Amino acid sequence: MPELPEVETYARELRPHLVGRRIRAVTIRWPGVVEQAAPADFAVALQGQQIINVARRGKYLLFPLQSGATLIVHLRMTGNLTVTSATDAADLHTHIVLELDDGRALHFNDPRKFGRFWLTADPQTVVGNLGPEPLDGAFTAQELAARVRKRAAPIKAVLLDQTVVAGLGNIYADEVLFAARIDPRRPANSLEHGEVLRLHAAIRSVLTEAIRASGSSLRDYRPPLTARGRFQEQFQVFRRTGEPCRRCGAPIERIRLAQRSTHFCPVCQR
DNA sequence: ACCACAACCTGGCCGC
DNA sequence: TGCGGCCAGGTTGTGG
Repeated sequence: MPELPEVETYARELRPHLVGRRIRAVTIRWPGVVEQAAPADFAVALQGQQIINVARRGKYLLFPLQSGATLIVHLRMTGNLTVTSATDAADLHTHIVLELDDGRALHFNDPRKFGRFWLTADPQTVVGNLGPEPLDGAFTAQELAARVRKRAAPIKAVLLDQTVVAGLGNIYADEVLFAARIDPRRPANSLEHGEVLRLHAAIRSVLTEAIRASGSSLRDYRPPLTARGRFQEQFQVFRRTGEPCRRCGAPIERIRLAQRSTHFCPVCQR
């Protein structure tokens, strides 16, 4: 479900509730969530730990702990984290419960069971393959150009590759390509210099605006505190098949690309 | 290096 | 109502 803006919203909203809290107890209701470690070892290592920060890298949430280890969470398609009051019971799809020392709990909820938890001394073993953070000052148009130049695949597929740039998913890849006015089917290495500059600017502006709107709420995503993300109200192409392009009026088209639904304006995006 | 496809899972929606 | 088919914001692995 969540892409960079949604995960960033989670980090910002969870941070004030979790930093400084100690994990009093760990309940694993569906062990498939836990990667790398045996679930029992995971629970034991987590218990009693104080959370010292809530951070984000790409679409991953990172919770550095006092022990020096880091709890890492990926929500995948339908994963969800909620700070609940003590009386809130786990429901059918609550797979992990972390009881906190203030009487509340952090619930991980995921109907599709795709989301994953890691507990590791070295976060690089989990997030080490990610490409640059698109909103970091170090992510320049030159760096994007160097990465895009090496790939012959359609630019949409390349934007979805987390080792190229971290954090774009199906929504924001489509929205970014519309903003840059680039046809999603274009071979990445065919982009001209000016187009790469537009793409770089579009990645940063679309993601920044989406974070400002607390992300996009379609079906499942719901920020922990904010009622809903609002960026879906600003979609230019995503799930607007057949509706008029807001720029030129032509009907938005939908195709299948890289096994994903892809939405674009056939007139504005060349 | 790239692509197609399957797998991981469940639920919502649509048409019949 | 019920059922089959299709779709879904992600990632990983296999095989060609």
